[in-house]
Amino acid sequence: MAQERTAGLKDVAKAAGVSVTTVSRMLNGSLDLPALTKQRIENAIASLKYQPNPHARRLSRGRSDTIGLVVPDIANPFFATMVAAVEEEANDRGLAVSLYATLNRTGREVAYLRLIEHNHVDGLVFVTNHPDNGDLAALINRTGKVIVVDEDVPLAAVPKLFCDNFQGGHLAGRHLADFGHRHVLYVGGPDAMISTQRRFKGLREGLRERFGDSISIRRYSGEYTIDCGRDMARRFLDEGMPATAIFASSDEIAIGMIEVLRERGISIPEDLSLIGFDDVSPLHLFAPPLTAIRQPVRAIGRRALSLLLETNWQESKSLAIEELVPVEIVVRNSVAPPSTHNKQR
Amino acid sequence: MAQERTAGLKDVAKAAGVSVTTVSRMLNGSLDLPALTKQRIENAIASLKYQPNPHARRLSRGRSDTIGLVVPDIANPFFATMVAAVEEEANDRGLAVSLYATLNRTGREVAYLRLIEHNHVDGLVFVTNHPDNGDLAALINRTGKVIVVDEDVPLAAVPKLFCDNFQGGHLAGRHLADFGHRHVLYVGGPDAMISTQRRFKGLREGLRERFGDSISIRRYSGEYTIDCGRDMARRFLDEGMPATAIFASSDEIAIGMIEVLRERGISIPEDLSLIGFDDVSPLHLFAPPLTAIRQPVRAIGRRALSLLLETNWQESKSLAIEELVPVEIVVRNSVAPPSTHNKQR
DNA sequence: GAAAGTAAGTAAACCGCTTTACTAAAGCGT
DNA sequence: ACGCTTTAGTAAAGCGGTTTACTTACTTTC
Repeated sequence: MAQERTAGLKDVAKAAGVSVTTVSRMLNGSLDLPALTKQRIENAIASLKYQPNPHARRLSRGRSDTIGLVVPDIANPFFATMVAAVEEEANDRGLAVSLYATLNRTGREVAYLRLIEHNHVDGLVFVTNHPDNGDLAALINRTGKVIVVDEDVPLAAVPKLFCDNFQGGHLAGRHLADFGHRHVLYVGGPDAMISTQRRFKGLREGLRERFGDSISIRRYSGEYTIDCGRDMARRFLDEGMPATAIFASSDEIAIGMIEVLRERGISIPEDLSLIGFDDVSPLHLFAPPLTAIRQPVRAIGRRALSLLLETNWQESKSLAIEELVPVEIVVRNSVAPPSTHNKQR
Repeated sequence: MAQERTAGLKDVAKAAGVSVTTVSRMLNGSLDLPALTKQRIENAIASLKYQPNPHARRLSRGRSDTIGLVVPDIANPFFATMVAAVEEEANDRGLAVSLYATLNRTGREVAYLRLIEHNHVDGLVFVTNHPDNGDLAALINRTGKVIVVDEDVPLAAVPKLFCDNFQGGHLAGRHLADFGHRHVLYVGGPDAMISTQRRFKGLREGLRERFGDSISIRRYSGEYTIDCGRDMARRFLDEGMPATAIFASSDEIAIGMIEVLRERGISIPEDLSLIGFDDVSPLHLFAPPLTAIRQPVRAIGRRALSLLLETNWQESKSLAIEELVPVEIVVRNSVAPPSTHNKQR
């Protein structure tokens, strides 16, 4: 436990009988030396157990070899999975990850974005979860080196990576249509979010393709939380169950709804069909196993990092790119034909 | 996007007509100045939007105001929740968090532990998941400033923070006993881990208190994974279901077991009772809702950080402390009296 | 055998902040 | 009017690397 100050470049240089420059340059590959000298230096490094001081290096080089990862809430399984994927990819590339949770507070988002300006981190994978009034976008455009993931920050001119929300909605719509549902409730997150918008459009399209205009879609908006799911389920019941199927726009919303529906004795899928979105929770063990649109969360996380590193931040053309990752439907057992004793509309 | 080099201390000093020392010392509170000078400096800081360069500061101060968090797998909801709690607490204290996933590879664990030696991080919250042959402990003792959480590293002489595993096992045992179970299968993680050991002892104690020696406990050991849960369930079936109740030592094990048991048409709790451990997954929505011992994961995470910061790392007395956090039982619906058509033993 | 290369390094400035040790000037007590 | 304190600062040496520009000795080449 005695803090014997760790060996520095100087010590290595002395031990090897060369200058610091030589060691440093050899280590950084900007100088190649005769085998003998090289050997001496390597021996010195090994015997002194030298490891470069990261702070000094960062100060000198002006970069940190660290990327920042900003997410609303790490405990949420969706973000947790994404964090894991980003960390994994970063690790593979020799980068460290600094983790920041915003808990959806704009103040924190702003603070974390500023990290880039002082080279605290070399770039940011940024996931937000709530509408932006333009401030965030402005800051992002000013700082650069940000990848916006999962949910849009509309005016930000940086690469963006989303799952194919429209396709997801479409798959859900088609699946419900296949079972004969024309009266569907869509429970989304905040209306301003593209995920909510696009999934809705996809859903509508999916139903229309089968039934044309003889469909009715109700739309509730809220947040991507369990609480909100509960509220929406109560509202749905209070309004007399005006649909034969529900498309819940996240695992959390679905979970909250199931809780309440179950309490009230509504059985799925006999009385009501339900389809979810995300599929990162163990939905297959639920009662009933929940059919859902699955987001390839890990792939998104890994891709986010590679986008961050591979983007040419000089060329503005390459910046305003929106990349969509396809989703799939995982059919389980929560969708059945519409119940007949269900009063519609 | 134009990288106009950010203002440094020097610029502030010039603008305020004082020396860098003065500004620095004022900022660090080691000098108090007459209101007028102070004002000038503050104005300069504001108008130049000065923010200290963290790398320079870290190099100079020899610390990083960053703590490292090492966990086996971030995507696992248990660790994800812990990560969230640690991050939150760290943020409250003005510290950054560097996140490292080991995926249970010792090499990585070692690499991350070394981060401390070079002040890369000021301390480490360390969660491992597999037995240690002594190497890890040695390294931990050498580097210091590590808090071992959730699972022990036996020879490490640092503060440790676990949930009260014995108590958890005991609660489970008593609960099963209350329903009349005397023949119980315990499915743990690796035998070498204290979690597995202590939970087993608690279970045994809980059953014994009720039934004395007329009990039989089978014990399977594996890993805390879904896959292992599946395997153990198959083994249990292959062996002819030699118990009326199962105590599964993690959410993952329980999930894996449920999957297989359900496939084979075993119904819980009619045919077989099941009780889990952790309770961070949405077990209440499972079929049936799963009774489980709940770990206060967030509390553990927060406490880990406060231990890290509050420990006096000089006094070796304060180091070898093991702190236990109480757990609770969450009774749902997966335990019932033993089925009669279940062949025991 | 002189000019031009090349191999094998090196000195010193710099990154931006912290901190120790020191000074100049003003106050103030007698 | 002199020494002593206090106030209000400052110069300069780090922290531990990176990097640019340069030197010195040894080969070639013609």
